[in-house]
Amino acid sequence: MHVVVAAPSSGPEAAAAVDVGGVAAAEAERGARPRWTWADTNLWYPGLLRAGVRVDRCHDLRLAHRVLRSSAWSAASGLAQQPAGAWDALPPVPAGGVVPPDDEGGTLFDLEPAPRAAGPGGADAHLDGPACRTELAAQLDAVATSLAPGRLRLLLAAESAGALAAAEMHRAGIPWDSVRHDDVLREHLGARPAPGARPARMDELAAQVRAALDAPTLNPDSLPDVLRALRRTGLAVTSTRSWELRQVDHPAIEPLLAYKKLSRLFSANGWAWLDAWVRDGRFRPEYVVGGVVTGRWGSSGGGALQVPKQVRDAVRADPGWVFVVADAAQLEPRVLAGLAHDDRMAEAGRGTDLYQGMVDTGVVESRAHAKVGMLGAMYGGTTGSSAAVLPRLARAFPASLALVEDAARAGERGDVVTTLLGRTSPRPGASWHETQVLAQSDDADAGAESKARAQTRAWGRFTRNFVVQGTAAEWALCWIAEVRRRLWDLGDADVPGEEARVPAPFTGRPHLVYFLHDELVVHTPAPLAEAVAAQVTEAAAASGRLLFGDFPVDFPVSVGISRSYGEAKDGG
DNA sequence: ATCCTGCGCGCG
DNA sequence: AAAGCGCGCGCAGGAT
Repeated sequence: MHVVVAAPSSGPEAAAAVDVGGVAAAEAERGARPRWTWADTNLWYPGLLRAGVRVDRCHDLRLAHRVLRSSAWSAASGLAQQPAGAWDALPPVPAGGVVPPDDEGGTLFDLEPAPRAAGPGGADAHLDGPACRTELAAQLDAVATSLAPGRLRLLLAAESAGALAAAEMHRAGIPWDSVRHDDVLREHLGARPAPGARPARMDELAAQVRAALDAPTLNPDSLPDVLRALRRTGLAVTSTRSWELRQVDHPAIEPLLAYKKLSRLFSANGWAWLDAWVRDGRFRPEYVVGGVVTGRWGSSGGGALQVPKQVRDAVRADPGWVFVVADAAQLEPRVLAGLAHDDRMAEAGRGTDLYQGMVDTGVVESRAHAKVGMLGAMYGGTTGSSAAVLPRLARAFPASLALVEDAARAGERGDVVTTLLGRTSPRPGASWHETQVLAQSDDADAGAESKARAQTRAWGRFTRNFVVQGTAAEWALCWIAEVRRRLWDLGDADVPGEEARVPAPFTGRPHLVYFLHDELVVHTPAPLAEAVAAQVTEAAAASGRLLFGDFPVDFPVSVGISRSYGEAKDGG
């Protein structure tokens, strides 16, 4: 059951003296299955991982607090009714935890929540054992008295499992080949320039742009500068967005687009990035669990969730190891089918390609139409070819389309919407309501009205998407939790003749190294790759059953195995 | 000097 | 084919 951890403070001393042996023993005890309950996973788990200890389950009070405070299903609970307090304002703890000053020190970590004096005026008194117990009791009550205890319990378990996985991925890091990355950069940009200078190839392109626009002092990095120069030569552009520039026929455009592309690579993932983020052959992203309103993860530092395709070839497995890259196929429309209990859409997704299934059943003429149409339905698109196929989709899949329409209407009224497991959208802010009121007053001009209308629709698009993206995030959390457990159960494998570069507790074991909304990457000893691929696939099906029970919607995954991430992803 | 905002683009 | 959702980041330029 819950083992409440006395978390005495968020200072370095908290992590210094973890009773590693006690935790390891409790984890190993047959049938014990402790659920470590702590204020913040990042406060405790990094220290345990550094000591080589993996835990199976936890309850992250901070994350659970956030969910339960805002869920419409637990709105009547004491937890939700009380004014904002210490748990609403916990300082962020970095993914690597807090580094202990040294090894000596007493045992601050107890299996029994020892009452601990926080010291006179201790700012972190709210984090001590008794406070954790009080908070846990309030959370369990909020769940038990909620409109759907089973679903909320699953959400909290999944969120906490995600926190464990995120800490583990940070610990393991993404294997990164700096030499290969440098090759990619030199391929595109030429030699590394001196500090502060631009690569020669970018300089050449800049010169071409200046010549073509007859603007010798043009700074290609300055948007106003570029826009002015383009308009001066008579081009009817309103911005410098690539897709708009591509419509235009002028000799300056090609070098300008090429410059922008290289500039992006150079500044976002160039040599400076490599120096800053890759150490000892690993990129260690900091994941922010629940960092997105919809429940998706965010990241901070290094742009972990935006690794461009260009440099993915630098992601290289250790010698004797490979990546298993798994991608959930058309996750969001499948989730929508499950949410809406839409038998016909589930039927279309019975194979491995839901969009192709829509073509095969005669709903739309091409896969591209199916895709753009569904994206439009889920995002609230109103123009172009997306809007053109919408009526056909509405006729074929009335249940799914009605679900997203209802979510949009709720948002337009200023109401909240809720995902399958209970995560609830935020309410629009005060200025949103002000604009609505203003537009309804007698002296409202046309401008105020159209502004209010645009804002109304925008919030409707947000809630429309929230139910789908948010439930997809829940599916993904369950998937991760399943994969994490199954990988551990696979055990380890000898990788002959190679020095272990994978840190404890994952030495010799397949482990997660990357997660991106509907895709995950496992780094595994090569001999276990096929077993990992099978588990990842089965875990996706298991996640579907956790969320949608007997409703027959499939969640196929495409799996690739390779030593290079880029190749595993598009090679197969 | 430092903070903030808008833009554009990378990812899903 | 080209606009609708969610993000993080770097840069330029204005505000402080």
